[in-house]
Amino acid sequence: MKTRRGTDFARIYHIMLESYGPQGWWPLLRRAGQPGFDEEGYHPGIEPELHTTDRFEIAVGAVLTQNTSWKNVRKALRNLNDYFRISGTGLSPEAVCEIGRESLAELIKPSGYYNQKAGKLMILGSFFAGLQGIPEREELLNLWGIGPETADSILLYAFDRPVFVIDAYTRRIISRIDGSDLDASDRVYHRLQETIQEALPGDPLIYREYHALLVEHAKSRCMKRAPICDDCPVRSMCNFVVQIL
DNA sequence: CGCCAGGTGGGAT
DNA sequence: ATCCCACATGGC
Repeated sequence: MKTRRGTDFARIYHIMLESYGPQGWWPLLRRAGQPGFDEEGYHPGIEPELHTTDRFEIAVGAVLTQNTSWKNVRKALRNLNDYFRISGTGLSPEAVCEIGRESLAELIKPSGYYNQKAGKLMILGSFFAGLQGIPEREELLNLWGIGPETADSILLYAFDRPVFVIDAYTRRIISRIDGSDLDASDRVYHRLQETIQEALPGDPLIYREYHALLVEHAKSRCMKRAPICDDCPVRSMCNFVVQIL
């Protein structure tokens, strides 16, 4: 429940960066295969200049990945990009508004919750179609289907705002490291976000990398069915390791 | 097989 | 304020 003070978030970041290397988030499927981008759209080591279409693709991906694996989201994004490329418009807010909820649902089916998410994407498209400049966090939160994590992902990865994204992986890893029990409430979200933001410089590039590193650490090691604590880069700082010794 | 993934909103207590 | 549930596909 309570984050133990004293957990060294800056040190964890540096250790994970050293151990796993730059992650190249947020993946941009539309630019996959271009110089600096791998086949899945990751761009480790380079910070691409974002175009308007990239920002929208990131926002769409942020909605589609709600409680859903990126593997499934990638299929849905591929469908969207392919469909709108062939139709000539490319994936744009206007195109998403005009295609119709049914067709949209069909395209994003692999990402799950496709009826709900089709509705969310139409609202998102309508918002982006009228958007000028950078959205306020409150504006995003007022959209049906956008909660704190989705809003912060959009702000951080699409608009370079220095906000740290708290996701399920982050909560669970931090819970293990500092021996706390962080739930999914808005209050804990805010508290953990503030704590981490105070521990690190307000640099969007660092916040992006850190979040991506935590996800990598979770997927490859900490949140596997049987956690791999052998040779864990943060083993010496982790309360969970101590418990199972 | 069963479990769960880069959450959110709505409704009941 | 806090729980409980619906939403849904595909990978492991």
